[in-house]
Amino acid sequence: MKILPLNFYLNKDVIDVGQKLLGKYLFTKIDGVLTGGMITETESYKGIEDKACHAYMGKKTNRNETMFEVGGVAYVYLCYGMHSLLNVVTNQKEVPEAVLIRAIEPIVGLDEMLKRRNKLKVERTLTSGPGSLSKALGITKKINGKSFESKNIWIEDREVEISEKDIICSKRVGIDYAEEYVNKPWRFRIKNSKWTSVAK
DNA sequence: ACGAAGATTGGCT
DNA sequence: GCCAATCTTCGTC
Repeated sequence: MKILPLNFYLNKDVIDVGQKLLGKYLFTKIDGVLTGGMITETESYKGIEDKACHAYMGKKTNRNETMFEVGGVAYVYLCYGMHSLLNVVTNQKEVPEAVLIRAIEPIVGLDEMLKRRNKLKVERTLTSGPGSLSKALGITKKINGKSFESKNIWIEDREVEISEKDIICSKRVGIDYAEEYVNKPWRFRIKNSKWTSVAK
């Protein structure tokens, strides 16, 4: 077990990072409580060229300025007024690329995650979907800008190998405004995992 | 200062 | 399947 090195996040290919994050373990320790699990679904947002990306055309705003930080920090923003969405910022400073974490397989802190989600049973919907997983892990905008080498949030490599044939690529959803970028196959999920959102 | 829209979710038909 | 919830953010007036 080891924490992902900073080098991992400096990768200049955000599509590659999106795939490599599958099988890694994401943890948070919020208010002293440890929760986490294995990443099963991600989406890559390819910076200034990607019409679905908040930083398309290099537009920097109050909300998205974290995307312009050096790789290895968390970009958390509020979506639809109620969901905190977690992204892993990648690449160099001023290159605004990020990977949205969309689902995990819940492993640690199940009781706390159930409590935060108001659920009684551990089932797929506990941590599948970006809004749901943030709620289960206690991720809020307070995490925005934090390093993935901090004591509140980090990612570990537990040497789970996901081979290329076990990665399903599909298009991203909820970005109908993104024109030709709507169809880019930049959503990645682990084949046969029951802990992802429903395949399309 | 105002208003429309959003990288979603869950409940109801 | 459809639609409301909910509020910050950003573009425009």
